[in-house]
Amino acid sequence: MNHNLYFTTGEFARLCHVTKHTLFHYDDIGIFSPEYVGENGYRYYSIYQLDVFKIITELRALGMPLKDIKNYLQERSPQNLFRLLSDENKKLDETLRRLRRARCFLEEKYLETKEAMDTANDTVFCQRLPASPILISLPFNNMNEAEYVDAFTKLIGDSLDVYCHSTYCGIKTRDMIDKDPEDYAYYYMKPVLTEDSTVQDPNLSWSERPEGNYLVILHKGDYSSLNTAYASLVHYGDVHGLLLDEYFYEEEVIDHMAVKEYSEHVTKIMVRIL
Amino acid sequence: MNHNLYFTTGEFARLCHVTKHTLFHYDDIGIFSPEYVGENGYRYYSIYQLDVFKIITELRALGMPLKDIKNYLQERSPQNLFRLLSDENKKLDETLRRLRRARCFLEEKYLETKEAMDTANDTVFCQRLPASPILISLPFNNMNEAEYVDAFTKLIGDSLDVYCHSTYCGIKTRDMIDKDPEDYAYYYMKPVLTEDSTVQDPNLSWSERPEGNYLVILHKGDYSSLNTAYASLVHYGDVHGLLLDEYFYEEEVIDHMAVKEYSEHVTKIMVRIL
DNA sequence: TTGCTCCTCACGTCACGTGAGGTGGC
DNA sequence: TTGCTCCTCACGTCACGTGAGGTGGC
Repeated sequence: MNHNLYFTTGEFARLCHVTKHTLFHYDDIGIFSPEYVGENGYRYYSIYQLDVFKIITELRALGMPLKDIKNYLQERSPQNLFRLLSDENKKLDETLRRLRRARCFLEEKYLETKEAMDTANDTVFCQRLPASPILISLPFNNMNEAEYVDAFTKLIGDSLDVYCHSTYCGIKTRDMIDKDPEDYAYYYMKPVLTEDSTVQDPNLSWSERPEGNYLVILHKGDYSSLNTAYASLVHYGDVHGLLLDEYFYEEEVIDHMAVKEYSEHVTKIMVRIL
Repeated sequence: MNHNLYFTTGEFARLCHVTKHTLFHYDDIGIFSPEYVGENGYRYYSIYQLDVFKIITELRALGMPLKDIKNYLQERSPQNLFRLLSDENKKLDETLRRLRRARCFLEEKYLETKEAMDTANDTVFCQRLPASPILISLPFNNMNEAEYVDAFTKLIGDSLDVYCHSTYCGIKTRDMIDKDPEDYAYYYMKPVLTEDSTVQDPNLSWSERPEGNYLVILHKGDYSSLNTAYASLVHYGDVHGLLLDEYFYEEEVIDHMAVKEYSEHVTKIMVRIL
């Protein structure tokens, strides 16, 4: 045995930037064992084992379980390598897509929260908004509570197939505002938009908050206090002689993600100027 | 209690696309508990708890540990949300960079293996190669074995700071080929090249395999049989009156990642035509 | 001898998964 | 009563991490 070409567990671990216990563990499960074991039980790893260890590290970095790596190494062949590369590539694509959406979520959440923090509450202003696809529930008109719950849970179910923001948003029509402050025409959810925004699943109920100039108000408080904000919007429109769209869009911008109490929630209400 | 607005563990779990045990577990560790617990111990989750559960799911998808999520939810505020978003964004950038490199690794490995499978062994051919950055070891001339091992381990150490392919490559000069078939001028490693290839760390030993037309041979067999392949390359150059570069680059293209035995390895040897 | 390394249990961690065995509501 | 759901242990899994306690080599 040429001592220069062999490393103890500690030396080999340091070389590979892992702990000794990783090597013990790999030895235990039989995925990677030392080339030579001394009579005193000391493990000796050969310098030529480094490339195999590096392969394990690479496959781990791809997220492969050790058991799968072990199986692959036992059955390795160029054909199996092709299959492995192709399988991992597919998984990687999916992971990358998921993480890109996560980044868009973070970005949009940041902008939304920042606007809510930097803008005066309960003050009407005008804002140009781009068109925005939305997932909508069934219309709530003439529903009993069981049907309402079904419509709501269906929207939740749908939203799990798309990457959506965590808040539930609502649409009211103008006549609902006066009649019943708790009444909504629809609930909707906002999908997280990515650069590579894929085709919308046609089995889901898609709609759109149209592009345009909107009257906007940010209101701080729980649900029961929203009617004053709606009233402000309507009043502002009347005073300035603006023709407003039928639909009022309501979105929570400071929600349970940022605060615990409903009383601290900030809701953004938007209505398009026609 | 309005039964319509409450869900049992199973119902709520189905709504959220998780198992009941996830909800039990979240209740155990106190991160997410039912709004109401019956006298018989039955858990009842409110429809209004869905958004909080969705937030937990979102943070989990970002890779946050449950303990951190729990802490955040207890201390949540718009300020803390800003910090969380910015921290997670940084982590996400790093993860995305790592995964993009992983994809390039898969891609290059595929092309390399495919070429080795589709090309006749031990037949000299000409190939245009692009310039390729490489990480090189110290030169091996006049080193004793301990120094050689040090140079080798230093290259391994360096290669862990860069995302490299798993195989070790070697450079021989022309006169080494005749003198000692086991002798190399350097070892080197190939970094995985990405679109957003970052600046090379100047503390590492970088070199380049230059762009140009190369004489290439793919040889199947272990180290000891490589000399015949080198001889073929030299002979081909002589016969065709080609002026060859001083350095011969040797890379394993079918290595321990695809086969177990050294005898099945395929090595690509390249020498530039001047 | 000192200080460092090596070893083998053995239990902990993380986020659940997987039954086992018993109860409750329609 | 049947079939489905609910519950609570309790142990398993995955890839190690973390000591505890003892040995070995320079």
